[in-house]
Amino acid sequence: MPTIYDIAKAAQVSPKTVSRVINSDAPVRLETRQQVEQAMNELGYVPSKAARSMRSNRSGIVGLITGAVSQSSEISEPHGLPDLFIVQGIQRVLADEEITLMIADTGGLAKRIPTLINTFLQYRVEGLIYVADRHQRISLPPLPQEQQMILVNCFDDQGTPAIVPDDQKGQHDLVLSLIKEGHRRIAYLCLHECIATELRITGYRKALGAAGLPFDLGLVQCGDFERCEEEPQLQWQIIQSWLALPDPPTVICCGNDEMAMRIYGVLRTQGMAVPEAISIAGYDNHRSIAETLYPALTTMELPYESMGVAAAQRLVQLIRNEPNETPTLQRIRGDVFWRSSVIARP
Amino acid sequence: MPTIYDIAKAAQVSPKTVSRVINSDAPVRLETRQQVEQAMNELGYVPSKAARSMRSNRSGIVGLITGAVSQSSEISEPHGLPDLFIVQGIQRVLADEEITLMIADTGGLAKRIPTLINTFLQYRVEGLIYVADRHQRISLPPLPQEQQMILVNCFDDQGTPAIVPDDQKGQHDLVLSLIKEGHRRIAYLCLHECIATELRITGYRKALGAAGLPFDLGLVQCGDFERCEEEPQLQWQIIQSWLALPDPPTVICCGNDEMAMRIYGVLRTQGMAVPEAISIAGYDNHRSIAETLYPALTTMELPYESMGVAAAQRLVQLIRNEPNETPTLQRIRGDVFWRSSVIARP
DNA sequence: TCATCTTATGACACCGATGTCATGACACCG
DNA sequence: CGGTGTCATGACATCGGTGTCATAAGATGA
Repeated sequence: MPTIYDIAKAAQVSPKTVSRVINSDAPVRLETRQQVEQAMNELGYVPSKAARSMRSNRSGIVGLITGAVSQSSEISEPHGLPDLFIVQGIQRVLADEEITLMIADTGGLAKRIPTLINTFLQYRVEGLIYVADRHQRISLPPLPQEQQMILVNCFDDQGTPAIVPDDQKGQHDLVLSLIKEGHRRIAYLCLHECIATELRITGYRKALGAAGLPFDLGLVQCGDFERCEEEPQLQWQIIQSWLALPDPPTVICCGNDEMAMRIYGVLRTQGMAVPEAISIAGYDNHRSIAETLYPALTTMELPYESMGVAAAQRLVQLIRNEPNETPTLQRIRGDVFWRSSVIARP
Repeated sequence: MPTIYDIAKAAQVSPKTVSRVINSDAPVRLETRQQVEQAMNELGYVPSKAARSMRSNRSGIVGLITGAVSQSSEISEPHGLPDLFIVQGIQRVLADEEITLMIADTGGLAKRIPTLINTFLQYRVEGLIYVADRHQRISLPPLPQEQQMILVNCFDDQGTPAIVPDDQKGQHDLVLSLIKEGHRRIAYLCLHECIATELRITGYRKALGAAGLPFDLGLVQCGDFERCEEEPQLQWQIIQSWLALPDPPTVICCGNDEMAMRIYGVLRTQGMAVPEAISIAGYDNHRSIAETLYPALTTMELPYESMGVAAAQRLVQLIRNEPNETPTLQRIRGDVFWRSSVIARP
């Protein structure tokens, strides 16, 4: 691979002049510039980032740590929307800023994190991003003073800037939409206990309250049985108990789109049509499910891509030392995606 | 960030001695080593990859180009198994080899590829990997002589080493499994015309031939209507025409798991039970669908992770200049995943 | 006791770019 | 005509490591 010295020799100028042509940071005579450019083309010159970043102390690299890439190979794990979409949003913003993204994967093992961070520090990354596979509280090893860092889909106690989904608002908006379409009895088949579930139940409750509807504890049940053999039976039992109520629900909100997909199967096996017999709503807007299911699934978006965009933008601000007044914990809202699994009620 | 010079000063030795401690490539007196190590810990020393790779001419980086990360944001595109799983396999192998992976994303725009390659060349990557979103023939811009490169899920005419799924063998094995379970009339609702479809139809045909069963052209239909509004109706028409045959199929093979998922919906809407009325098989082993569907879907694995592993291993061989006798085009086989959407026939 | 070898360490150049400063050729102005 | 300013270019040092060679101290052997 040729260097500026090779180019300089070929164009019969000094290396510094070649550098000036590359960076156009000082005037160069037109004729000289053309000679240099010709030499670069002929020799196929590509500048060395290593040499550059050594001199300028700016690597142009941002490091991203995630468990996403290998997470889903664990068959037993409940997998929601792949945090891949977060990476997507991040990529888009960074590409525009001409920043290169290095992605490292924990492979599900948290103990690898320090090693991965160390590798990134060796490359002198200008920023670090940690992406969690679900909304959670985390604790990362300490970093060098000046190292910029941002958390996505998680938060810590050290005041590190963090981007999380607004789960409460999300479930709230979804339930409110259902109410607007005339539903009064709304069942909620939620996920196992976790931060998202807590927030969403609060949102569900507040939406009912805002519409003047009573909160019926019996209509909220955990429908997440970790995909055990009997899951369909257990879910059907819950639904049956709801249907036996004097005032049965007209719609079931599911903890995520995968659960909604399984509920489709359970209901139909029992001869119940979706949405004619009962409406179904999901959560995540996991497109390959929500759009593909027949009928297509009404669901609340888990705004992973927007979260990625927000994270990258904020990190760029931090790197550039631009002032920003964003709170440490930044909640991102999603939209309701209205499809045909929910019908209006009179 | 401290340098070896800072460490050298603190430990009262020369920079070169610090280097020797770091690399253990020459004997250092125990006492001296301890002084140096103490200084490194106290100052929080992290070696600079930029400086290292400049001197050694080895970056320790492999670049990967994919459209995967942002592909699926295009709503209209037919999306099968995300090639993310390929990246997964690659990551795992490279992490073991202490190679850092840089991922760049075309965002679906092929014209960005030369720019991305150029960025990688600036980092002096030791190898390049191009991952396509579906099995296809491609053509990439020329690279510098010595630059190692490998194609995954695609191939070219220049003899670049390539890793592709063995689509023919895959469909062949799936159909053979169905035949073993007693099915004699096997319908195939395939994807639109593409390399994978061609190969799979060949596999389907050969499997029938091997079992002495006739190939009935009428049982092979394209069931991929690009998710237009009328897709369910059109699919139902095809299925109806099959059911009206004097000797109707007992199982339908679908072009991928997503199609199978939609067929579940179509059949059930028409009051047909899966698998009691008719069995269904998919393709891809797209777990979040195949395992989540109720009943779970029998399907042929699209061995993306294995392909990733094979690609990374082969690239490492190329980088290390190890001899290998693998053919340019390496086909990777998957397994049949037998679940409950297919029942045995007497 | 002296030549030879091994061990432990340092001086110095180099990888490929860029920042600083110097220099020579002109143009402009009073 | 001499002083000042701009343009175009080059010499040299520097970023943070590592390869090469030199060197001093101690061990070994004839």
